[in-house]
Amino acid sequence: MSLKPEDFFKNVISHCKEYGYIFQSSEIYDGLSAVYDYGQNGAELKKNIREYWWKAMVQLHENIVGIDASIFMHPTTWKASGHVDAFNDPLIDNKDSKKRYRADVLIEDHVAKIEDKINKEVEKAKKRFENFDEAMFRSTNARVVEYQNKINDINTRFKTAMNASDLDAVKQLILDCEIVCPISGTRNWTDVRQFNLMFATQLGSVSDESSTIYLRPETAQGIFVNYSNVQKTGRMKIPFGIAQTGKAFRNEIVARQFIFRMREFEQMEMQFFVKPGTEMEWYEYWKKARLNWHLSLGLGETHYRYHDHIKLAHYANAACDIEFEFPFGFKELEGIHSRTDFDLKQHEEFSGKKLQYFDNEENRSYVPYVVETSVGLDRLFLSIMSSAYKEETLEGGETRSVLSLPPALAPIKAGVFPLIKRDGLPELAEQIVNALKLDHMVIYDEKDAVGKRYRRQDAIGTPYCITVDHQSLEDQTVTLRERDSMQQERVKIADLNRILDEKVSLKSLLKTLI
RNA sequence: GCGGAAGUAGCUCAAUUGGUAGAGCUCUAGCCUUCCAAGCUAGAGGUUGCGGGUUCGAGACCCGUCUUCCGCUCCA
Repeated sequence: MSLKPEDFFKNVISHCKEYGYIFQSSEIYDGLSAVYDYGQNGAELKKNIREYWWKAMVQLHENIVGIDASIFMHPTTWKASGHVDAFNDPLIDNKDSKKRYRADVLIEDHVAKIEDKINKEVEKAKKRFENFDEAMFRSTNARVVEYQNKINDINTRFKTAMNASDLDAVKQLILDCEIVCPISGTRNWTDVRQFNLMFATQLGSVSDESSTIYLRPETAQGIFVNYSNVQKTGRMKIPFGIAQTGKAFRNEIVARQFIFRMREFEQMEMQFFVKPGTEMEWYEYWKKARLNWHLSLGLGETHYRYHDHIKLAHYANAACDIEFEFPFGFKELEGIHSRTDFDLKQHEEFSGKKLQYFDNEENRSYVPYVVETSVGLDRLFLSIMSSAYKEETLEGGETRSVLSLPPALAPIKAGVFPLIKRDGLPELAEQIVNALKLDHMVIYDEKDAVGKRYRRQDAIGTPYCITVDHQSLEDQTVTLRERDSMQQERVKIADLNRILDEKVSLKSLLKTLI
């Protein structure tokens, strides 16, 4: 394939639209930025991916159960989780350089510069005096004390302003500090604006402060708030997991790269509750288990890599991503985080309810630690789509576009064709469709030459085509044509259901995990 | 959100630089056809992204707006 990566990616996007996988949302109204709809084939593929994940998690693990929590949650949830604070970035633009900055980062950088000055004073003094008492110097040197007071003052003002959501005060602070834009060097700033990454809406008909609720920015909290319910009613014993798939919403500043970063997206998450102190074992276990799951799709081992986080989020004591090589480079596909007891402890504090586990072996209660696996369903969809899509050049110079989807995930498992549209062949083909459709997604097609019908199925990733010819009427056999190799074999009609079961059912994929 | 580029049929693209919006593929109906995008006939599909303006006349020029792509910025 001699295409440049960005051209290849464009072709993937076009293919998704042309064959009913993904449409832009509200396209007839010019679309909505970074929101997409799944079409007739996309919905099937997405559903199959979700089902494979769910079965691999819930059905294959006795100690993992699934739930389906609401998108709306009590507003305090997001205070406890840290999202109200962490997701509220105050932003400011420099009118000359047209660059945008986070106001808090500008102020932090400014504070860091003053700290540098202090450190320089300390270094100088160190060289000058023997028996240097650093603590004493820091608390008595006039210049250092002045700097330190300045820092304290800035930090206090910033904290007060942020707690009061007083954005004008934040701007005033930036002006008072005489902070300049690193690019333009000017102090020509816009007002500070809050950019909340959570979507807010009103619950009930009266809109006041207390009725503001958010669309969840992650699904994990739905699991944490139900921890006790599930643990008790499900008689779950640690270690155990709670799995969930569902939509989450983030008002991204820039959302791009097709369905890679959308404002509305679907997560598939599993929170695994473990005894404190054992979390690193389980973290390593799930790192391996999740990579294995991805590898089972057969997209190629070299497309995946781990990326361990060095800078950890406020809630984690270990974190890594499983990255996938998209047409635009290696990007996060799944996150595996050791979230400690941060979330449950926060919810204990904010709700006043105990979220603990009584360990019979140890005869004590504790707040469990959590190891999270969180994968983006849409990203998974894109990873599968972009590695399945191929433009092949066949012998004779003609090209065919084919989606080499993992057979078990393909929207349509088999196309059933009469070789020609008469002599009773359509009737027999219809009978075959009716016999197969209880177990498998199959379609019937009699339009155009059979070769063309094969190519149509190739383009949407149908792994098998079944063709009824005149011989079929005599000996009840048909040809079975495989998508990737284009090889055909003659099989008995009576064996079709079993063959499809072996080759295209989710069971065939799940078997590889055990 | 900033800067740059683009937007014409489902797809890929034309339209003499301001003068009748067209082709191929796809799609639909029919004919023909014994296994890899064959052929024939007929048909459908468009307020040229949207809204203004200039002009006798705008797909083309100007302004605004929406969307997409590229680069910044952002991505707990």
